[in-house]
Amino acid sequence: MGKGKTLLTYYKKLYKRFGPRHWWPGETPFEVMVGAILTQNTNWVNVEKAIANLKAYNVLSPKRLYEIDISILASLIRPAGYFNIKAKRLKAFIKWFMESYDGKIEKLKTVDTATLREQLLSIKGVGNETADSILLYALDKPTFVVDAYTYRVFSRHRLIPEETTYEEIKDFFESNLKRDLRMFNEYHAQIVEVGKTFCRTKPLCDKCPLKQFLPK
DNA sequence: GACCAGGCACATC
DNA sequence: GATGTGCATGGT
Repeated sequence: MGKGKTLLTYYKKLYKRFGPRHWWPGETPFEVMVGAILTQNTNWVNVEKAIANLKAYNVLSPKRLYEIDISILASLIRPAGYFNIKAKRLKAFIKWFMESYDGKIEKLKTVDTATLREQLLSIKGVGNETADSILLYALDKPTFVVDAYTYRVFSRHRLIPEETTYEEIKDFFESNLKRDLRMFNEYHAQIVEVGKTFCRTKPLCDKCPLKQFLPK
């Protein structure tokens, strides 16, 4: 079976098992971008608490976050963990967003994906996964998001080598699948779901929907 | 109490 | 280039 067909088979299997995941869980594109930074190496439940604080203090907007004192910001996002470093990262992101794009999503969307990705990566605190999450889930750019689960699931299935890089995994998906926004969005969410449920550090493969594809 | 979570930057060799 | 480390809360 070709790799493209294999990846599509996996996708269909996951979708059938888990159904649509409705990602990203954010009310607005801006909230999605903020969430992408807050969720770095952090459970989403904790991120929700931090976002709730930002809403409660009415500061979840580009302008308010641009103006807010960084120590106050840190205290509001405390539940998300790493709150000092994340406050700094959020500030760096917001500074770029405000000073280059007036804090306007529409302006961001007019820029081509590759250029935008480079700009995002140049911000201290925005790495590969955060950049791609923002591109895909906030800006509707068809780019494949790779994360720890993607690596864990697909290396366990021997579809990617154990020694690999973010870019190589991303390219594996993008060059073997049709560049489809809706599917890229859903596929990553499905991978997270199967990873969380069946492919943690201790593999729980016996009930995994992808069990039949596991190499012997 | 240990372990983990939808990373990232930076120090050191 | 590769390996190690700090960052931190809250759920299981």
